[in-house]
Amino acid sequence: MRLNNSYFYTLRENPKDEESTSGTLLNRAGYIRKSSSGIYMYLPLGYKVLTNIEKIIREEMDKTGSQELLMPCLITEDYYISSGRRANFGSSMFSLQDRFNKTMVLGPTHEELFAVAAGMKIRSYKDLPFSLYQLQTKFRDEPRPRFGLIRVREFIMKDAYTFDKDLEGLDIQYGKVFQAYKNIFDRLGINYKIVKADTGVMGGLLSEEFQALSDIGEDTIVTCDSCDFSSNVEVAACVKDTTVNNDPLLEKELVYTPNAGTIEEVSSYLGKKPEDFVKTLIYKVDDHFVACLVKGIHEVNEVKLQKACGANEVALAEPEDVVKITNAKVGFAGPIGLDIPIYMDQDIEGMRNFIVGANKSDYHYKNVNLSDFKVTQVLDLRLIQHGDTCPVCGGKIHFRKGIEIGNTFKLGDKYSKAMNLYFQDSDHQLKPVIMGSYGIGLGRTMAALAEQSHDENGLIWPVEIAPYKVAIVTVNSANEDQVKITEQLEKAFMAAGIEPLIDDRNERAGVKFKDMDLIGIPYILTVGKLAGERKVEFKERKTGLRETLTIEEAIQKIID
RNA sequence: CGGGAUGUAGCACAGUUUGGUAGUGCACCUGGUUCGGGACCAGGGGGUCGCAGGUUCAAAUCCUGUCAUUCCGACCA
Repeated sequence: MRLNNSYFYTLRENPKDEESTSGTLLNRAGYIRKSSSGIYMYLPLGYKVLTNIEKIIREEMDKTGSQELLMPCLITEDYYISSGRRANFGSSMFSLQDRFNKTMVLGPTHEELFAVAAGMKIRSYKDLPFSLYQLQTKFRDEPRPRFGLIRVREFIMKDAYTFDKDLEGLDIQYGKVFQAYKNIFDRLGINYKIVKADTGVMGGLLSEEFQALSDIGEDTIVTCDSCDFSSNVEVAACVKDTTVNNDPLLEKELVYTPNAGTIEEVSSYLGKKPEDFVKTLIYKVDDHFVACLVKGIHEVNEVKLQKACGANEVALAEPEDVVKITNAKVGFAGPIGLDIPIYMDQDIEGMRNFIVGANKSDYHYKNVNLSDFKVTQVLDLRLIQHGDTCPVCGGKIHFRKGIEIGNTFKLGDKYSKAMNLYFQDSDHQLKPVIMGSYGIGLGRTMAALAEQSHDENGLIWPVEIAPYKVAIVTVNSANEDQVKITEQLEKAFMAAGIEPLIDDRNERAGVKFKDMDLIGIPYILTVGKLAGERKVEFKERKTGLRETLTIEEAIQKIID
């Protein structure tokens, strides 16, 4: 590939509408351009990287025995209505009418269609197991696209689906894909963690996420400093605080706390510490209200609450609702005399003589004890915190930020039942097919790599996915020796199956060096003033290491 | 969806407060000098100032609306 007379350009300044490092660098280096909010063009270099990532994914998926196919993007809404997910996706699904006024959607994910396709083949247990995958564009009308390729509205996903007759079969296929994912991300050179996660809208039995570690990650993942425990913060179990409090039980007492609605305000007003408080939060779960009690220093984990209630949707109640339920301003809710279900975090069980809101504006109760109110359920309800005890080994919990680049789900029979995907088992019974679903976001993966691998001069790609493994900078395209050696190098690399990027533009040397650094080609050969001696300069982008080599040495070094 | 910001040449921006000939840097074109880490000099081309109304003798500038982009929050397989 020669740059002279090619579609190649870089930007000298950062684009104003990109915030993240990866978004900025990928734009400046000419890999991608925004076409509209959350929608990107992949320019030639970007498309090369994307293709290289795809190649690795295909190789690893094919090894699991999965078969590639291609589904449409444009799908009739009916499938999502059948599965019950039309409502779940809501306005994040792009929707349009065809000429007969039938509603079509742009697929946000493809469980439904794959279930339909599977159903065309599956009759008996003898038709199972099998596995399918595709690389296809997905559409999600995100409320707030951001961070370049990381949260977008149109993106390419590798999605795979497995079909089995029972959970044992699912475990086997799940294990294969899981291993393939590890191979893929290892080969890509990404620094990642695998964490347990909430199944969310997907539903099912188990969800695990592949999280690329990055400060701009939108997910919080928890890890342990002494074992290999890792989890998405939303599902991390908390260890019950077993500290024994032997203070004598006191009688509850109403105290006047004017305008002190927050824990900080009340604690400074009463001269108490936040850990002496129990917070009462009113939540709306589906169509009714519940109260959640957690210690003053803790936060409610909404996923845990959702599971405890068996609810679809959980959100903090609106202030008007809180006023109606507690008969008090927001900030003075408490469990005493409240007649909605009360869910209490397990850590509160060890507390004595604590402080709660009085359900009366400007008042709290102090010296409250468990016997003063009734709870519906005591459970692990809080969000794990930095420094907490590891639920596995008792070590200390640390927080990190991650970009979700892959996700695996054991779906079970959720979609098969909804989409009427049954098979006849050897015992003559009709049973739902057991499904698994697995995704990798390609653009995200590319962006995560860019986030993890760059320096002040630009991108630094791992060899296997760089758009070109080697760049040849011909310093002066008018110099015969240099031109001759460039051609010789090109021929040698092509013969070895390595297409070099040749910068033969009529630019000053500095411009070419800067550009090659910016676009992150792993190895750069400079054909310049030593061309007469048949020598070139070799440079490794990652380390900055340079050495002068003969042409033969240079070729050998790159090919190896 | 709530709150804020921005929209002026291909890119990044100034000009808007206080209405009066459309500016700067980079990029681009011509000529010259230079030529291994984003060169220099001289000359030049390129803009319905996001869009639509309104006020005014006169609008990039003031008013109204609208669209787009973006940040914080809510939401998010």
